[in-house]
Amino acid sequence: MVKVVTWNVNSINTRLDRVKAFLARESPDYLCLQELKCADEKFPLEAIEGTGYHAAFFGQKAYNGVAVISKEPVEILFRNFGDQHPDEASRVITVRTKHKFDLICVYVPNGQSIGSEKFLYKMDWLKRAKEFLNQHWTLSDRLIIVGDFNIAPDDRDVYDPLAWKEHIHCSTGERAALQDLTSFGLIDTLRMHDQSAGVFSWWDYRELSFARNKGLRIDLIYATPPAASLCRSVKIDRDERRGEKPSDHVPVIATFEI
DNA sequence: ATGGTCGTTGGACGA
Repeated sequence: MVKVVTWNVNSINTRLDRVKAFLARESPDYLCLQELKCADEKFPLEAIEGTGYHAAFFGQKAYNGVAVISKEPVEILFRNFGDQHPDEASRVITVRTKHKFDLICVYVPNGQSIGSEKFLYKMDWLKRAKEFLNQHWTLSDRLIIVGDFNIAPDDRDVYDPLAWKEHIHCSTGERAALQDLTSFGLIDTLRMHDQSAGVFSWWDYRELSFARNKGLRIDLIYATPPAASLCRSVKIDRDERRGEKPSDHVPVIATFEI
């Protein structure tokens, strides 16, 4: 069984002890991280390798940054979309695994508010992501794409859909863009196992959101049909939000019978 | 309704 995890850690260095504890506790095969918030030279590579894991990472100073931490070494296929686009934000790392599937770790732009300049950037970025997928894979490939999508796929993924109606992360335009991206042939693996509302992966640090379960499900694990058919479980590690200095996101853990 | 909390920074900005 192969265990694949996505977790927006909101600073790898601030969260290092939690990451190490998670590796020891869950023993994931692939731990995909977002919002490293550090330049590559400040990535805690020795600490990760000290646990017996390998790390492929693509960071930048202060913001963004993605990584794949793995038991077996991986081959980096692409950073961002592998093109020469003058986008300095480090948001995607794609790796080829020894388990014969490709794995994409994404940190989709937040978008700030509907219609803002950052929102337009988010929408354009999602369009480029679709082109990236179509350029390199087909739905018959074994492909897993995970990350912080900054979009709640539908109203079940929102604690108060009326309050969030047409707000950032939930708007019709963003959901259509996500639908367009996943129409490539990607399956939301959590929904293969659980149709319930109120299953969240992120809660605002403010307003006692976690205690009130005022959250969103924006951290997602998608798979093409050949990979999704091997998915046996998906769970959200809510306990990771407890204790001192948690991230505002918790890990989403999927197992595949590979 | 408003503001509130983090992390990276070294005053705001991003989320």
